[in-house]
Amino acid sequence: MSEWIGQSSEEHAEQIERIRERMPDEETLYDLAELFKVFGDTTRVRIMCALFDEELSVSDIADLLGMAPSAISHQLRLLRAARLVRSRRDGKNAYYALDDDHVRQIFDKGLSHIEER
Amino acid sequence: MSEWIGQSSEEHAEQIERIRERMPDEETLYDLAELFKVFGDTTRVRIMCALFDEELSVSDIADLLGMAPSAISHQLRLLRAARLVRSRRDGKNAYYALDDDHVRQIFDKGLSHIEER
DNA sequence: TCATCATGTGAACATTTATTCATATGTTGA
DNA sequence: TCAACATATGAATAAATGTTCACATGATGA
Repeated sequence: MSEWIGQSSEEHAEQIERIRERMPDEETLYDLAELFKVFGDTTRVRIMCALFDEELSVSDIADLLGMAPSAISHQLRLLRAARLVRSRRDGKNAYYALDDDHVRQIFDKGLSHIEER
Repeated sequence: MSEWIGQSSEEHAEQIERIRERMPDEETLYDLAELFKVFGDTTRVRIMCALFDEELSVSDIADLLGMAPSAISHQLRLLRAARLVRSRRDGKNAYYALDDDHVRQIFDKGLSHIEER
């Protein structure tokens, strides 16, 4: 049980208790981790980046990334489940686009971090 | 090769080429995915959340999360490698804190997304 | 110096996960 | 209806990853 300099054992226990109280509930933390897990894959990052400004079909994305359409489709399913992309069918093609602006915002913050220093 | 309504094959090829040109380089996309991978684990999310407002020792965090100090230490190493937390040694204890404000910003954007709807 | 406590680390194990392959579904034009 | 194409999906395989365990390292106070 570590203590701060000049902090009694009771004060420390109270500090820990305060932190415990202000932590979001487990479900929220789980959902948050699940969301970031979706961002944590190179293929999905590349897909989201391709969709940054315009909608694209599955085969467009597959060509762009040099990957099998099947692999892209699997990943798009995960992105859609996380509500990061939405899809629209037009004839034989399915067009995907970013679902809301959060993706772009999270991307920007992530870029700021890795570009720092 | 899918096409937009009213878009010729050449126009479509040019569109794809424009996207390819404005995509960040592979290294950046890889680093971005690696960064979000660190956010994509419940334990690490809980750790970052605990450190949101104040620094804590390894055993504080272990107590708070009800986990083995060893497990926490392993995860803190990943967080530090990603420059998301920094550490300070004080006697027997090692105190960890968020390294910069990006963590909080990315957290907030993630929360906005999952809380929507 | 030695015992004790806090933290760090390497190996092993179990679980998760991304891609591939084969195949199914759905759509168009003939 | 049938052939051709785009997309979706299930199973299998290989790779990545989180936790545990045992132990090492580092720091304190006696």
